[in-house]
Amino acid sequence: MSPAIPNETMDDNRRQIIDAAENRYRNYGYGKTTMAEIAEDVGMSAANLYRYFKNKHEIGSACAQRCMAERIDQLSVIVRKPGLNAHEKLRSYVIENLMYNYQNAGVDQKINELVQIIVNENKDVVYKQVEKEIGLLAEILSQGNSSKEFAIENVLRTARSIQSATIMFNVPTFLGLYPIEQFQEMANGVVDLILTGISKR
Amino acid sequence: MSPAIPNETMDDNRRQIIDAAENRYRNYGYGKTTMAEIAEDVGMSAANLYRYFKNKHEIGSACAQRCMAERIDQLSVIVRKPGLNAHEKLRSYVIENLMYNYQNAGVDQKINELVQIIVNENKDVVYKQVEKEIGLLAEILSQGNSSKEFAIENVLRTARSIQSATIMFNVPTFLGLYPIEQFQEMANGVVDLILTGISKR
DNA sequence: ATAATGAATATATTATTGATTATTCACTAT
DNA sequence: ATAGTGAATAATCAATAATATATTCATTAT
Repeated sequence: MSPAIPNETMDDNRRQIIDAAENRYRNYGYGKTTMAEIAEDVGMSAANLYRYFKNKHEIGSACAQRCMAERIDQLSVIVRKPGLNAHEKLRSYVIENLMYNYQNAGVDQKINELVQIIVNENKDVVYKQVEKEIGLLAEILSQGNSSKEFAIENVLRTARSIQSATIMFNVPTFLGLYPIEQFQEMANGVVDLILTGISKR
Repeated sequence: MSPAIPNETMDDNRRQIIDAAENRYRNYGYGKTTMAEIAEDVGMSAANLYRYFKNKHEIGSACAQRCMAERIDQLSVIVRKPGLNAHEKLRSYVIENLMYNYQNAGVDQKINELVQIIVNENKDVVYKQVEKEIGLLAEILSQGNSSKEFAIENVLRTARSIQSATIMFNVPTFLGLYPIEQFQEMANGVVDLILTGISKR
């Protein structure tokens, strides 16, 4: 039987493969990257890649998931940045997200293509990412409750709603529709709305 | 020279053509519908269609725009429905929109394909539709201001923000991601958020 | 003039083929 | 046993040929 816990070499090789793949994807895109090329970059035969990944798609998937995880890390920096109150953090979070996606949509579109492809065949990847984003939003909301800025009863439900309400600034699909300035205005408008609501007080 | 105001026959023929086209689109999709088929359905030659529309794309565009206009009409029924207060109207508006799009995304996907195609080459169609939706939302907000339910300073800006915040329930792209019940929950959550906000009062 | 057409041409779609690439497998080295 | 390979096969992609469709135009009918 195979070992319950894969050994270090296994993990290291997998990482190397993802590194090589990501580098290729960035330069030539997912579709134009061959197994043989990845194998050569990492110094093994194409056949041997299959000892580490089930197929080409799994390499792309691993790469996409790692990129998405890195993005969560970037966002969590905002969430934990000292000297910002919860209002500011929420705005920062949404705007930063927008800027990141706008950048990526233009400059670094090759990785976007990858994420798009992976996501289309594997919804679970989206679900996981969304859950993590909701987790970060929930952190901000909890902080706001602690500091008495907010008075939120159901933090998780509210975090989910905010995630839904800001989806437009989170998804590359829309980002071609308007110039960035307009998106910033829209994002700020939505944040204002979330913070204050519309009912008379 | 051609008459400044096209005569009745012109308009009637155009309408008939759009009718025939829509029927074909619904059954076979935009791509599989030929000019010859539309022409036959309406009892004329393919060549003659060009007296009424510049090209195939223009027929599709006219059809898509008519469908979108019909949808605005449906939504405006809610906005003007008596016996609902502004809170209820806003919720109704968002949920109705969601249900309509969910239906369409599944059942009647052929027309969606059409809208998608048209929209891809002509962003103006989207802009116009969005402006109309914002107009309806602004109506609801104004009613809420009159009835003292809301206290909104900038109605138009707020309407724009609500439009952005509810885009997820408005765009077929997302609607495959979750079952309808979950979307309803999400939509209600977002409406709650918009109505009450999160800042302590 | 205006409405309409059939036939001619330009454009786009689909089917076919050949070439490339992914994946498997029998086998070798450690 | 585990890591690896080259060669065989299966799946996919890209180029081309064949077909179908969109569009134009010269001409006819009203």
